[in-house]
Amino acid sequence: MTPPFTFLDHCLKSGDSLVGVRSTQSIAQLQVGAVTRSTQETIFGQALEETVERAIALRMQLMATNIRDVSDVSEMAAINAKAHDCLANARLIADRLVGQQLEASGNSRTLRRGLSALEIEAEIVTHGDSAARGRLERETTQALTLGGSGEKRVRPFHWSLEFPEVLNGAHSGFDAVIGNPPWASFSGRQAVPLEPALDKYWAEEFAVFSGWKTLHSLFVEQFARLASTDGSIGVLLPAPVADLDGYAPVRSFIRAAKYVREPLLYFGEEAFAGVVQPSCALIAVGNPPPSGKPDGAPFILGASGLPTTGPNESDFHRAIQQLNDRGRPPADAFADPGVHTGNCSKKIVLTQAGSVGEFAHVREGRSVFAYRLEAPQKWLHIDYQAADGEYFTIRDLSVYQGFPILLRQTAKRPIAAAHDSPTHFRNSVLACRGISGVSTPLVLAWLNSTAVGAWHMTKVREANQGAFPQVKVRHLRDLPVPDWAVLAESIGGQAPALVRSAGDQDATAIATLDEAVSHALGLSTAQHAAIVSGLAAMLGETSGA
DNA sequence: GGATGAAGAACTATAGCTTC
DNA sequence: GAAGCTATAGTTCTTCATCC
Repeated sequence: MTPPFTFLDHCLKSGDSLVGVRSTQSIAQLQVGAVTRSTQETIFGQALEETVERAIALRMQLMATNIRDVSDVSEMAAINAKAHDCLANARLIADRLVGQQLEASGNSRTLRRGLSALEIEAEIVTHGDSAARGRLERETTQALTLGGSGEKRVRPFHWSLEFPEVLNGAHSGFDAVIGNPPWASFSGRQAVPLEPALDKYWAEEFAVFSGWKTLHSLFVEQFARLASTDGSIGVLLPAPVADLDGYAPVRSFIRAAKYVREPLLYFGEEAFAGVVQPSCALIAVGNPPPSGKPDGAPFILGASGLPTTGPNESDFHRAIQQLNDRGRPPADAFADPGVHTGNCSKKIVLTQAGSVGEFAHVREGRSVFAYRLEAPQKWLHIDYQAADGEYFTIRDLSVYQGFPILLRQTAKRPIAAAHDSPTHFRNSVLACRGISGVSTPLVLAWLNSTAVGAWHMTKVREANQGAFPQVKVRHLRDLPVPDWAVLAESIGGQAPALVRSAGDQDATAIATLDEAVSHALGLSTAQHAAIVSGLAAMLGETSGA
């Protein structure tokens, strides 16, 4: 005979798990952040302490109950309801505390005033005044309704009241907290709207809400808070959490709270169907190491996702190591001066020149190919007058003409072409001022070289993701430079003709330029061959094609 | 041979933040 | 305040295969 289904109701809960009062002590003292109203034991505080103890006893009784038949399940449901109900007043007052905080929205004077009123109301409600309780419920509902719309009602989840037996006492906390939290950013292209009151609330309550503001960052901090001192956490996160600067507060927080197991498990871009963002697992256990202090340095990711390069793999890695030791280009060699269309893109970038106003050709990233620049396909309304609230940035033509080389921004590796017939370009194009004393064809050979491409794809994690791989200015400034004299000596005279042929997809010319750059970077013939096959593998191409 | 769908390749725009 | 830099649980376009 199949036994009755185990009673799990006391474990299953719902609510806004990132909004709530942190501890029963905070509720008893009406404490919000650093602001505390009740520093002495009040009737409300004493009553809360007693009801929490009663709830703990009931929930312990639940866990000790053996299920033999359906009547046991009914009895457990009654105990569970009793445990829940005895904390009803505490829950209401905790809800009101959160409401006060949302209403005050960072204004400490408003908050203090609200807490003074709540202190009185809490005492009256504790004495069993149903009218006062009704009044408090209405005020709370109103305070928790954001933006004046009933659809945006916050449902605080007070962990210490929902799991009193776990989160009260000297060694409180869960042994393990694991989860795949929702991933959402509150800024950037895929920004999810955020109510200003919640923005302020999370900024006050969470240390991690100071860098790149995301929902998943908040969960990392919440998981760490809910775990006991010896407890562990496991969180599925987007891989950029491991190394982007915006996530430094998250890394700093978790390193100070727990021992982070590195390398993090890396799952690449195919862990979830339909999700392009690469993912990883952050596992942190027990206490931080003795030297554990806030440190926002990148986490080490596990298998990088880079494919192996075959039998000449050691040549490949030695070559990359060698490129690490090369010099870097001048810091001002690269820039991102392109047209910022602001919020007027459809008005200032057109497929045809208009009949009224001044128009000029404008290039986009898609015009740039290795050694080849296509004629611009779009027109820029350069004397467009912005209306109220509109903005954009178009510089003087001379600024755009001052860059002899253009690079495609959306690409897995640097792709550069000479800026012939110079004109305006959008910020999907990056620009190079050239290198002092070096001819443009030699700089093009360097930027388009296999060695630079392989180095870039090895060093820049974003280069390996299918979702919006981008070459960034800081990446270009970090490229290893060849010995220009050696490069000039080997191909200097023929470079202009070779670059022209390379623009026509002449494989021999491309290979000649490529080998010369590797040589000038100090790579051996074997290392160059390894770089060629390695880059082909990383780009998913057939080696030697 | 045209319509439809699947798979793969190629690729942008803009808001927020930092620096000057 | 202007200029420069950076990030984005993706989107659009093209090609190829299959069906009718």
